[in-house]
Amino acid sequence: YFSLLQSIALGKRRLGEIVKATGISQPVANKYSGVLSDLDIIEREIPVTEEKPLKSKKGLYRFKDEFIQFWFKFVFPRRGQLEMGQTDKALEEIKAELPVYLSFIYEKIAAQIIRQRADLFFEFEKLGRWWDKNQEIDLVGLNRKQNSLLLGEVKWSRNPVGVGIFNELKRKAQLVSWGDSKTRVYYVLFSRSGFTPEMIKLARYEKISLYKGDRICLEGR
DNA sequence: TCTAAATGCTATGCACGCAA
DNA sequence: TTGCGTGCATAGCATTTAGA
Repeated sequence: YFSLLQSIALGKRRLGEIVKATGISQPVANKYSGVLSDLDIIEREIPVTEEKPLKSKKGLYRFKDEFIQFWFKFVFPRRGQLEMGQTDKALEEIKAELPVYLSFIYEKIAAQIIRQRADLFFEFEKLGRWWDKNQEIDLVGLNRKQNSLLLGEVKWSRNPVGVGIFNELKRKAQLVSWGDSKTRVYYVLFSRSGFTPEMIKLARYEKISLYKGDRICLEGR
């Protein structure tokens, strides 16, 4: 169980990758991941557009419990270091890796914010992420009855988000085979460091919702 | 020493994607 | 459309481990 959790913490999220990294057999890895899911320690994430989530081959395992994730990602690999009292060195290393870790946490927070403020968009049947082999979209919400789709990008960067990120999101949106020509599409951008003036101007024109940190700075309606 | 739980293996089946 | 490879889930059984 430890090696499985550690491999997920190191970014091995597909069952096949976990099997390769840990050396445990695939049925065992599957069984363990089921147990850990039942315990609410990890969860299997599926692209929101998947019609049959239980049968999906695109599932990715991730930690559900952030505290355990932090421990396996940062503390467990440095047990020796910490036991020898090299806490400053360990802290420096952890600080260096923290931005990548926080970007995942920020994605989760962004999803929570969107869920809480569904009144600004539509009632979500599903809200999560979407990905295929090479592309991913951080936030995807949908409602079949209302024929509505929400697409969002979440950026934990020191630089303000510019028009390029939005254009890239629009390009990836073409790859999400969901809805039809009448589908109402909502765009949302989350940024730690705000947005460029060009992006704010475009957001006003195209009715894109913008969030700086956890606060809305432009309502896209 | 016995028993139950945990762990690990093989075999098998299903669904999906892709190429012919 | 079909066949094949890949990824995943499950069943069933054997072995190991821990506790009484």
